[in-house]
Amino acid sequence: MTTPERTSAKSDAKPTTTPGAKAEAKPGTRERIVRATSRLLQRQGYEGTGIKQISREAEATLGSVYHFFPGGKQELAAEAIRHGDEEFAVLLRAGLDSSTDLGEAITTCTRMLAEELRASDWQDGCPISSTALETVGRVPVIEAAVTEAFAHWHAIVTERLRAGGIGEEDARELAGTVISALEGAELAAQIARSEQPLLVTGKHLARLLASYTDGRA
Amino acid sequence: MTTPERTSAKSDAKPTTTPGAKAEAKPGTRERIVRATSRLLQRQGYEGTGIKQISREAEATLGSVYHFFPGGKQELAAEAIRHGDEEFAVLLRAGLDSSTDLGEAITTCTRMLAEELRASDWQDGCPISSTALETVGRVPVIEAAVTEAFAHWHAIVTERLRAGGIGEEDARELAGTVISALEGAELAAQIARSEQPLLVTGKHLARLLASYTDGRA
DNA sequence: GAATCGCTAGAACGAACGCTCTACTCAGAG
DNA sequence: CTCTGAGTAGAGCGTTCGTTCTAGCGATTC
Repeated sequence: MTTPERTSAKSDAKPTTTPGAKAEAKPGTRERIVRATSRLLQRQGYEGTGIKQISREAEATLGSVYHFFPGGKQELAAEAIRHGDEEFAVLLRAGLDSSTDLGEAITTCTRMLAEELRASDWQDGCPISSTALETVGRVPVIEAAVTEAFAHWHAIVTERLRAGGIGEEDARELAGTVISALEGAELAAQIARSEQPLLVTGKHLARLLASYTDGRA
Repeated sequence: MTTPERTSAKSDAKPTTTPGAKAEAKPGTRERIVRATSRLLQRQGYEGTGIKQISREAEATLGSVYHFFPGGKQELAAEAIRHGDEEFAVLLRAGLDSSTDLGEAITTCTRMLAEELRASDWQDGCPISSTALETVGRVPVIEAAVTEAFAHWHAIVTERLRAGGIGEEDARELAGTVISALEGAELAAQIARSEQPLLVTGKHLARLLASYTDGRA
């Protein structure tokens, strides 16, 4: 009775831009809304971000927001989490693939995160942690998107560690610690307004990984 | 002009209970308000927690809240952060002092955190991280309290590492990584609804610390 | 007994919240 | 031309927000 079929356009992958427009010309309304939501959630969290503020920043109207996301704020936030998921995954892959040496690959990740953080004046930390903490155990739709994001990142790191010569079981466990440490270090860096926590954590993670690869290989 | 002198009772340490009552009988209004705020901020974050909800949970009236915290929500939140700071510090000290072995001390910390988390049905993570993320760079009073809390915890861990035979510089750096990793692992555990991320991170931190103590001592 | 003071009590304010609703624009199909 | 349907536009709903305000309670002090 609640029109379960039309929860949103989801992954229709339709252009959404005015038909016939160039791919990267102007993002199209739906895309603009998702991007604005993602950035606002990252900076102000779920409860701190209003739908009207989103529509303002996205240069879309309230009507458009509810047109594309009939599920309201929760559905919109879940989609924004998926956007942030992919964003972080791209950075993670870029860093991890930057070197054949595992330690260097990890420290590159932390260096990239530190640079982004500084460039945003310590505002843009993890794109989903704030929303995740606020909604854990209370907004299932968002929780599901968050869980998937973590699993996604975990899989990326696990695969890289395996490729670096670490065994299946160890790789899975270490990947979890790597992501946790990055997450925590990013929070610490934001609070301290300093790149140091991220860079130091990178160094220690590299050392930890080395203790699994040295004497094996 | 804004009556800067009377921002609150602060650390008056007066009983606040009805005069003459036993120390632990019933916490007294101010204390009840701070405790309720701390728990609510931990679970729902800053923006997700309303002052009326706080007064309801604390079994105090709105008048009482503004009597004790004329600075409003911000001052109240800052005080609650300081409460959470001390709460976490107590657990940290208990865990770190539980063994003469550094690695065991750390894994005890993660085990304690995991137990608390499970006992609260994965609700009560770090008491300040949610609020910290929401207000970073936007609410100076709260930011200051958060910065102080991190510095406090950092000092506790640093001292323990030094006592465990790690040099000054290494101890300071490692303490930062330890706290970051705990913070991140707690978030991961909340999301996964599992003790595993915390326990695994404990194991890895112990191994990392061992790599600094072995071959030195 | 009157005055004082720390604290309780809750009605009321304007602003903002998430969301619903109707009206409108406009390109393409028949 | 009309018709259709995706998308735009924003007024307005009821609710809740943080805060202010006045009134009153009850114990202590003169």
